[in-house]
Amino acid sequence: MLDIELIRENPEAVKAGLTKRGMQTAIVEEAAKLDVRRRELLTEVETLKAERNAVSKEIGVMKEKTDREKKIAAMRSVGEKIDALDSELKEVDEKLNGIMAVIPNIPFDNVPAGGEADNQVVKEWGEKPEFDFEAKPHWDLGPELGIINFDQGVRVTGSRFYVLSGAGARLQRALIAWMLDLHIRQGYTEKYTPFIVKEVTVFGAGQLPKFKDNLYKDYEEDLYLVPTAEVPLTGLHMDSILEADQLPLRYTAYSPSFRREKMSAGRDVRGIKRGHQFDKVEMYKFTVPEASQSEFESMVADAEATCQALGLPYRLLLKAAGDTSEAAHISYDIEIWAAGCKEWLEVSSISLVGDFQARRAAIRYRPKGGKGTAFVHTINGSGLGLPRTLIGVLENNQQADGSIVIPEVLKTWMGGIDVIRPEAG
RNA sequence: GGAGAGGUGCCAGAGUGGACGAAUGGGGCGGUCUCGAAAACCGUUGUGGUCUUAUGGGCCACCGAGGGUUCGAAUCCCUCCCUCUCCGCCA
Repeated sequence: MLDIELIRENPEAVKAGLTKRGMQTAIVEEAAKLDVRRRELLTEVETLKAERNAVSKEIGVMKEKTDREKKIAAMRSVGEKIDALDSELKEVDEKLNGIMAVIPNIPFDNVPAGGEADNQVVKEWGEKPEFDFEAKPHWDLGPELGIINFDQGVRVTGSRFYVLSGAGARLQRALIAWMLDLHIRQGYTEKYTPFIVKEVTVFGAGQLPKFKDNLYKDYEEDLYLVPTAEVPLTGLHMDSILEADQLPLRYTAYSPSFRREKMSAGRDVRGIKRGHQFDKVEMYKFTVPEASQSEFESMVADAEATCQALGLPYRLLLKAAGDTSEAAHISYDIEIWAAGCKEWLEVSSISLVGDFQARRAAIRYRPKGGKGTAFVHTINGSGLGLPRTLIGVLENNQQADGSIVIPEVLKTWMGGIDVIRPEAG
């Protein structure tokens, strides 16, 4: 959520941000109008309330009956006016909040304008593996090794579900454990959070209202399955005021992510690249505004280090405004090269959110030496999405006989397995 | 799931219709005292909104959440949420 004052004082900047994302700007005017109306109503209704408060106090100490009755009658009609204005105010408030909830964050100046096609590759790391045989995609490798079973996923649940088996399941678990340990060494505190959350929690992270159709919801309890650990992590400090010396808070969390993927029906249906349920290790930071840029950069480096340690060739993309998430000022994507399906796969998206989520979720802090409170800045990034990382590991480390060499860093968790062979499944 | 108790400021805890944004104690902050500290004493100490010729002030709102009654609600009524204790049941 943007600061309404920004719309009041610099609507052009807000419009420019929307334009950069390829959006219409009419809602800015609408918000500005509602804001003016809101304050008119406030002034009016608060004057009446002040009057009522003052007279009610008098009534409390009055002895004379007739006067007293007169004042009570007068206040009764003031009360009616207040009720009418209050309900109009409520309407205006709701409209304004509705609009404010869909105005995205303003992209930084260095974010390229445009959509997905305008994303800029800013860095490439590692060599794409060369094979002297035809590299197989994971949807062939997995079933052949007996470590990915698509049929069973469909049998149990439906399309876009799969089952990992034996060394495959273990490999994913190894990746999760290793990544968490890595992030702990990088200075993050591990969190285990609920995977089912309240609506306000989803709203706070900025996933609602926009992604309503992409979320799984328990209508009986009014709860949502998390689409990413970013949601519960943002929620950890909802409605609270942190002390400046507590910051920065750096968290890492493993969680499954549940997405209905209604918006990408028919896309990426093959393999495990895009499922309704996938695991992820997330990084998240709460910082003071002055530190958010450097904390953002170090998070990008932390995510890159994960790919590097696994020996996965990757490229770093600066996302264009239209492809940057609503909540973010700026985002980088990390895409790893998958040698079998021969494509770049997004395994991480790191976003500097500024105070956008903090304002929605009411996460504040007391600036040192300063007065009052201010909103914290938040930064989030995947410490890699699991299925796609798994794809990279499988496809890039395959050998002519169809076996997979386990990356060195994961061996501790693989119980002595250093090569996955068909019989290991 | 059943029965009961309760949710008030940073914490503890009072307040059952009017002078209560809220007693009292603790903590924090500032000060006096001191070579310094402790103790003691004095002062101060919430958040948000809005208005304002404004480094200050006015007003409004907030005592779990949302409604209602009333001239007036922390206080009365309704609904919901949460916590604790006991019983039952299932991981």
